[in-house]
Amino acid sequence: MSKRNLSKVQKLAVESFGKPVLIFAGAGSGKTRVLTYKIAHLIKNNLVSAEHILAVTFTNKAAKEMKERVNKLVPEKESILNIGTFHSICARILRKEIHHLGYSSDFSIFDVQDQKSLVKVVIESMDIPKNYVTPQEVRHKISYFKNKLIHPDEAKKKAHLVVEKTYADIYEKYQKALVKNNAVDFDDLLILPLTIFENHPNILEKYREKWQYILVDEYQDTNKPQFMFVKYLAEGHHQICVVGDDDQSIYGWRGADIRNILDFEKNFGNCDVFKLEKNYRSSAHILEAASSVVKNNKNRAPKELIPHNGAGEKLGLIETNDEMEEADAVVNALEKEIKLQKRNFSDFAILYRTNAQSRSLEDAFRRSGIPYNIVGGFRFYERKEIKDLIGYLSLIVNPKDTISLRRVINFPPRGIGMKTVDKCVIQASMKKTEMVEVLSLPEEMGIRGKQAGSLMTFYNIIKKYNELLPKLNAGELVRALVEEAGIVRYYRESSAPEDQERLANVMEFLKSVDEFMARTPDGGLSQFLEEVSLLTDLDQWNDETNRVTLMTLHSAKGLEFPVIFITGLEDGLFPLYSALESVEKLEEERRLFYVGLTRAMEKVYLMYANHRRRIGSDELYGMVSRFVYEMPEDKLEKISFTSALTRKVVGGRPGQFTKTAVSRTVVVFDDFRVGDYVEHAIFGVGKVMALSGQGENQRVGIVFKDGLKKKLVVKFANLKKVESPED
DNA sequence: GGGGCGATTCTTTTT
DNA sequence: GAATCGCCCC
Repeated sequence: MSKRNLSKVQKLAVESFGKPVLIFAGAGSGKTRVLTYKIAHLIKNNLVSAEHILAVTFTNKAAKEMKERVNKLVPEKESILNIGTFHSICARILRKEIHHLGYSSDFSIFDVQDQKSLVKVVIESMDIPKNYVTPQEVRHKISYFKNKLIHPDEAKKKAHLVVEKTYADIYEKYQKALVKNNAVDFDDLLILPLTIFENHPNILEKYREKWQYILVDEYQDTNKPQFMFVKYLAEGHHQICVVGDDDQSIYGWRGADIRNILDFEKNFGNCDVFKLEKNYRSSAHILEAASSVVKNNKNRAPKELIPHNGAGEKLGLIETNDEMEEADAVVNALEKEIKLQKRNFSDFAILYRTNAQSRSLEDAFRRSGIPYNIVGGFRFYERKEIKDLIGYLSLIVNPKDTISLRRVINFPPRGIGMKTVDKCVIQASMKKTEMVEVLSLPEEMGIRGKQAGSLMTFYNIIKKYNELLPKLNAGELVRALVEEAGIVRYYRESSAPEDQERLANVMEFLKSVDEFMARTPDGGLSQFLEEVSLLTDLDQWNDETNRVTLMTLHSAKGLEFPVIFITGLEDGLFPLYSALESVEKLEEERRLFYVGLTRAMEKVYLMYANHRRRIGSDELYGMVSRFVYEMPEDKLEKISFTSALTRKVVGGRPGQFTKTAVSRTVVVFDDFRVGDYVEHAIFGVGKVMALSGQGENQRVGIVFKDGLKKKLVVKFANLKKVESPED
């Protein structure tokens, strides 16, 4: 392994051994490089053997990248390395050990939707006044308790107000219901291993033996359960290395505690501390702007980012009237970058604070024909049709999962409504059996006729596939199931237009099962379900394709792009109103802005709109974000944008408005032919009459519609191709 | 008892 | 703009 491409301090961090290691790694300072080289260093020098190393990340994407990069340094070791997210590693532990807690290893993993459904069922069983609390807020509370490691008993003790008591009561019942359903929620994935470690020291010992060196990425984002997990494992040998940047802590609302990194030495004892302060990613102007913003935070470890690259361009600041114009301005600036700097679509990321903001941007991109990719928002695996399918599969694997049962018992519609389901619930609790079991005896509940038949049919399907589980592989089973349950037929016969898309998604899902089977030939259905429930949109995101990326600032963490647009820089949106109430929240917003800025390698565009419509009602923002004023003025360059919308009206008769035909952006210079119709921002639509020169120097002779003749350099003219001038 | 359709109510960020 | 809720009709 060559360490030549490491800086001095990077090298020291890589080689430090025998003490806990804390690495403060500023944005773009080569954090992943240090981590991967460190793993390679441990292996190559026989300090720790590969199978005894555990590396933990927050996202699957980060884990995947780390695996690939370690693999390049020590090729043959990839398969025995333990690199994964907190959630996936904990899930793996639970599959092996959860029987100690009274669950079976076929447990379901409940996502946010499932949690809400379960909370709802629990509330309904509890004699709580209607609408006193919503499942939504209760779910939130429960998650809050869990992130702080507050057990139901403790929550009950601490509760003073009546509402708080109600929350705590529901929490307690919810947790019992999870056990009954043989299900865990996302938070449990992290918490239950701790419980096992606490109750079974021999198991903890086993894992300490197994993982003798622990590396944690993005340590500033760990919450209490994650911290405890790491602490339990590292205690004893203290062979631990954490990397993080307190300035990039943006998950406080999820329980992340910045003190975990600031108090590392206190928790793990005498350690080596390294500060990676040299930034290899961004140009100096961007870094200075970012630094002067984050310096306004009080709660941070003092540090600098030292630019390695040149000054670069100033940050562009663009004001627009509303969100639609903002989207046009983004497209406009992006097209200019493509033409002048010869950039690819994949060089750009458009960032925003809330997912809802993607809509207007998406519209603008679609109109201008620029290929784009949206990360986040509604996820594939959260779509109704996919959740339904997963519901069937979960129920087949884990027949105790009543949330899935409720979800699919009447899908496709077979005439089983709430009343019938209620009867089954009552019957099951009276007979003290599982809910699935009572379905086969409808007459005992006084259910006859159509309903009775439907229950039997449903029961037989679940039973049959449950028995087929060991005999069929996941792919075969799912295919047979969608046919037999009538899912495919239901969508195929539906006349609703959205159902055709749903059918396509179901097919897509089948493909993903096949892919899984190809990857893990001996993988079972429950392993597939686990993988699926821990996948996120970012993991699907493919940076190979040449598309512009649209995503939230949160999703952008850990990524880099040559050009970054940060949109919606208005007080109330970014920072959000709700963040203005406390210093901590405002500082987190500021860090989020810092994260956004430091994603950029070469150019940043900052956008704000004077008006912005919110859902339905016309709520308006108006003030420029305070963060804009926290940057030195001499790093900013105001770029004026006048809406092209009003000028896009071409052709037709005077006084009459007609639309331009669908236009497409010119990407390559030699993209024009004689006879093409083009659109110019000022001169309007014209016809190409002559061509001269090549590549960057290409010129076009154009006759515009009112007879105006112009010879233009393509590079500067900002021309758009138009299919044909419509009347 | 079930299904369909209009009214109402939310939206921060995610494993 | 979507997702849930509640009402009303079959």
